Amino acid sequence: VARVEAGTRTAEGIRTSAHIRAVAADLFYEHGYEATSLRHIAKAARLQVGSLYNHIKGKEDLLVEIMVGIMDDLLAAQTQALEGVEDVRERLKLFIRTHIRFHAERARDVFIGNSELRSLSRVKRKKVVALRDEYEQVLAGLIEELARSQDSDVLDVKMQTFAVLALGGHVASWYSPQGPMSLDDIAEINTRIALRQLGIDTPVDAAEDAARPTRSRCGSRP
Amino acid sequence: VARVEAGTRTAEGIRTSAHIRAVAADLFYEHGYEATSLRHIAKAARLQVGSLYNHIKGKEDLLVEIMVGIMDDLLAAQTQALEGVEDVRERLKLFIRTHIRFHAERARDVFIGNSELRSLSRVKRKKVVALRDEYEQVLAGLIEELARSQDSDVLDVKMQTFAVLALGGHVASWYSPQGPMSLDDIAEINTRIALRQLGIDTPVDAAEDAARPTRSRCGSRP
Amino acid sequence: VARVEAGTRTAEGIRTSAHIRAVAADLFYEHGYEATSLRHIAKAARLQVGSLYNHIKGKEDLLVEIMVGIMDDLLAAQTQALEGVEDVRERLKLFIRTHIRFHAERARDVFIGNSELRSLSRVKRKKVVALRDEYEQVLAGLIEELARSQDSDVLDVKMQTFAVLALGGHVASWYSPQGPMSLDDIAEINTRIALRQLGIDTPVDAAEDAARPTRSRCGSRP
Amino acid sequence: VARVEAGTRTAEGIRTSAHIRAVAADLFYEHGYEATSLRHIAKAARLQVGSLYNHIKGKEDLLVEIMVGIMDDLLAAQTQALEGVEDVRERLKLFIRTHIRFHAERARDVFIGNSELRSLSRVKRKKVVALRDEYEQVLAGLIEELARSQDSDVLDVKMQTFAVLALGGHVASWYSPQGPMSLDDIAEINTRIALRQLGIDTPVDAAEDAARPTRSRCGSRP
DNA sequence: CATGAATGAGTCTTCATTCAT
DNA sequence: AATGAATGAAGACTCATTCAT
Repeated sequence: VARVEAGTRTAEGIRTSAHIRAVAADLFYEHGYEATSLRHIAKAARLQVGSLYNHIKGKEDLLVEIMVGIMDDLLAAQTQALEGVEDVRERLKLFIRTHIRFHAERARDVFIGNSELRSLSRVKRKKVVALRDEYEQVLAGLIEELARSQDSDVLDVKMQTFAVLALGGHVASWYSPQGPMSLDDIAEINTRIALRQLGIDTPVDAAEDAARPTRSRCGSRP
Repeated sequence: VARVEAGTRTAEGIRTSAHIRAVAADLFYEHGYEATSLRHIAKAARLQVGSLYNHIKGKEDLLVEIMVGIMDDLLAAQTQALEGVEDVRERLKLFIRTHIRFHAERARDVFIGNSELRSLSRVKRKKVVALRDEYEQVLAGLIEELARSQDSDVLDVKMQTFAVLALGGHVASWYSPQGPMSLDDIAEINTRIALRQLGIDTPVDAAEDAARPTRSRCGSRP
Repeated sequence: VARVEAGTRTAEGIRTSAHIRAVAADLFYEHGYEATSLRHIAKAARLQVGSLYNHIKGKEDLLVEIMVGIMDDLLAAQTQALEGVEDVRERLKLFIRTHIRFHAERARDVFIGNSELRSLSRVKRKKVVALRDEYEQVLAGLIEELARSQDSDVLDVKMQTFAVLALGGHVASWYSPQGPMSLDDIAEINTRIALRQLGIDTPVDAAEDAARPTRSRCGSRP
Repeated sequence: VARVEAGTRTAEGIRTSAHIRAVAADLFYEHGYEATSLRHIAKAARLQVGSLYNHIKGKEDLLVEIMVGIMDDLLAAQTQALEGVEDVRERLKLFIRTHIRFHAERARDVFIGNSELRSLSRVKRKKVVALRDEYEQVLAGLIEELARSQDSDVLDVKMQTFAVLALGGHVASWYSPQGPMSLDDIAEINTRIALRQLGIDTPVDAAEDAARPTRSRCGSRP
């Protein structure tokens, strides 16, 4: 029989590891990293505290893994969304829409990523921040390209890059699948809000009709 | 008989209390509420840990006082800013500008107010949230009024109220007095960004020239 | 004007000191010496903690004063009760009756005296114990005298001395002025119980009729 | 699925738990519950303070466990002692003798049980008091039965029940195995003292001769 | 892998006492 | 006398981590 090296290799083990990360993300989201103890996590994972250490290197490690996972997924989503599209305005629209959708769908993880950076030690924080910068550069590049194009009305590349990115976190902060507005509609409205900031006011596709109410239909804030 | 609660009465004592709150806000901002121990606070305030309790009821109390203080100041600033102005569009512009300026100038406190709500117990959180709702209602009222006015182009009252509010927190997240752009310019640009979202695109006053660069001059994110 | 020495001399001051002792005794009785903080005492006395030190030397001092006060009063009560009586059996009856009555009437103080001896430091404990021994010797002397008299039926002087003394603490532990049985009746019954132990079974005086029920009428235990 | 609470399962662990309880009982007896810190207990148990929490839920829990343990044992001892005996007077004698012996042999625990009830919170106190009431009812039932029987001379059921129970605590307060009188003799004398109170004066069994000295041979009070 | 147990540093809070005002 | 403030030690309890079984 092949000797199983230290670490998580068996199917069961991988499942347990993923379960721990999922449970930890829930708790980090709800109470914050500092306020969440390994005891909480262990109890939620139906394990003893000591057993956690068969799957993680430590508490901080858990946080890093969650954060890196988010950024990997987000970058992959954008790469896939923009694939094959050339026009800047179209690329921007797609990027923003993907950005909004991702932030709504993975609100929990996104929130952790935004709020718990400071809980990481210098070294580990750098690692995560690098991924975020990489993502930011993609958007900044698009806006810069837009600014250089004809008929554009960009005010400030960096500041507006920030503003668009912030919109994602903002939507994440109140979106709920149980809310009265569909994810599609939310994505469209907010994409349009973002594009407006950038001086682009294209009526957006099919969602047009649904996206014009004056009274709000978005979920209530928690 | 004047029933005097144990507390702070001497001039010296009042100064110490304020000092403790200031020092605590610094630490809460930098490391977060949970990660900040009373030891840290006491050391920063050049006091013994036990001495803190001559001025505060407990750690949570400190956080509440800071949060309530922010909202009190913010509400007061808006009341003063809008005083005597009647036109909706003008009121909106003033509100947003004040909102942005306040969030930039008191970034530290604003950040605490946004990120540490969850660290409060139910009862105390309610108290603070009530103040925030009150503030939100003022803006929502203005946007609603705008929506009802002629030539307006409001997409969704609630969602756009959120979006404007979020812009404040966003500016607060990167603004630095040492940054290359003046607070005035930042306020003007972002006010314009916010108004654009609402369908109002008035060239803004005197800051016009300064506010048109394409390359960013805002401070780098921390 | 005569210069007032350090310590409590003024009428107001003496009243405050007595008030503090009374309030402290209440709290020591209810929660125990260790569980009672000077903060509790100060609040109950409507004073600030620091102000207590104008009247007491410290927390332990408060306890000693209460304890010594009890023993002084108890010894004085017995001296007065036995004054002029010669017959041993009569003296015993009077002593026991006084013992019981005192323990019922001053149950609170008696309880403190019995239960908080261990809270005193060696030196102060000795001081209080000496007073208690003195009291015990009076009773032991009476029982010894009884043992030497004709027709007596004493089993063991020391042990029965203890037993009689214990009866006092015991009555103190449940007596309540609001209880259904009068203090007179309680004193008579328990005096008779005590005398019986010593082999003396004299029908006791006037209270005779009241003292013969089979169903209890004593107060319920707390 | 067997839901296993965190707790003690290994043989080693059970021994440690018992050791902690024993050590705690010693300290509670000597210094009182409030005056005994977990530091003391941990040091006496040769453990770190934190390690205690692998075996107890908290300090109060320790006290409750000790108290419940005593009452369980006492009730069991009486059940066994009275088993198969029918005559009231005989049952009373056995009950009282068992009561006295138990209180002498387990003086330490009994003292804790009597003096630290007030240190418990409402809920936990109720739990313990219920056990004590159950025990008291057994004795009260016997005395009541005695009162209804012929040639009996009971003065007051409730009061005399108390008096007998108090005798146990009293013996516990001075008994020492190193004292000059054997436990058997002490039990016999005090059983007789108690029975006398109830109007029963049977010369008691074999211990008769040993039990008739006039000068005390019991241990000195601490 | 899972677990119970141990560790030692850490948490917030309360304590009795002192002292300038 | 009274008070607000400071102090330093101690209180019970929780923490992340380690390790033998």
